[in-house]
Amino acid sequence: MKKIAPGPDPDEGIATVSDRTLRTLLGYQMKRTFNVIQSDLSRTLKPFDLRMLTYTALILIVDNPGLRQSQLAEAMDIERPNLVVIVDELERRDLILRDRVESDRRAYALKATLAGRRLCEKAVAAVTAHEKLLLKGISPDALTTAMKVMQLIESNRLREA
Amino acid sequence: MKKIAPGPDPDEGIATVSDRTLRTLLGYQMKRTFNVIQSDLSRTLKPFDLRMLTYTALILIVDNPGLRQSQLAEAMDIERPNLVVIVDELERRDLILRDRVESDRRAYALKATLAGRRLCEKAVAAVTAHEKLLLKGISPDALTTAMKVMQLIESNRLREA
DNA sequence: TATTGTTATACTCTATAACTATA
DNA sequence: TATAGTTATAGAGTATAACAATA
Repeated sequence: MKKIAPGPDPDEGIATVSDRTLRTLLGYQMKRTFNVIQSDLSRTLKPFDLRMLTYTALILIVDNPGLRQSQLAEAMDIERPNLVVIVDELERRDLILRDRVESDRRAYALKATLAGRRLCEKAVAAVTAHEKLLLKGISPDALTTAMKVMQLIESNRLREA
Repeated sequence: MKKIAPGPDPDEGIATVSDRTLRTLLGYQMKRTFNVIQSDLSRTLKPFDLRMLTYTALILIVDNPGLRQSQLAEAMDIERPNLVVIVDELERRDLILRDRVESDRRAYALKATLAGRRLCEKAVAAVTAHEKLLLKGISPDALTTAMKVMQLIESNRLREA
């Protein structure tokens, strides 16, 4: 139980987050934890001039050559218009290319350049090392369970009302 | 393994998110899951004219009468300036009050009004019902483990570099 | 008609510095 | 001098409508 508020007498009573609050605020702990991961990631990626979104996009393009923008947007769970600036930035820095698809000239096949693959490897190594610290004291089993829980929540996503 | 990209021949090969990607992208699954919870929450709270932040603030004030703004900001893991508009909105709608603290006239003691407590109960009921759907198929043990993992990650937060 | 990528735009959330009034 | 709350502001992330080119 987390103590967050002093009672009427600052030196005495301490109010707490109620059990009710903890039970109902599924998003509460999740957001706090995500903030920790996000801010750690931002700091780790700063030397590479990457943010969480550009880092994620770069990894997915490196690992899935030929990916189209609409597929990448879906994989990253963001809207297509918001992906454009991310791909723009990676392309401007010559980390990826937009190749026209011959069979469908509306689409682009995204591919990482050699520079993109190299930066990706370095960034992944740095992030992996950092995450080891964040995951200290957590058993592999517990982590696996947590990942499964998150995947289940995602698969329970409600179809648009 | 998640299929996200068609190979050279759309009808044939399917690329996948590599094991490497899944291992290194701790934030990847977390963000997707958080998006699901967040967007479900937004939809659920719309009838009450609440957002995740105003909802969280309201619950914490209802459950911790006398809370000060700086404590609330810390509990919500947001900066003080960003809390001001949230508290403003709740106060404008007469869901909470800013009571001056006699012993420290710089601070406010936040308290929910009757209307605030009533709206809170209704919103919590709606959210709880929705979350039951999101958590379908997840055992209580697994959920507990997932929550513990998140708390451990949070406690491993690195001090500012 | 429908889809891919794009532009424009608006809204929310976040982060920082500087101010005021109290301590 | 330090702290609680505030203002102003800038930067990210997100969501929607509408467009051109192509299917």
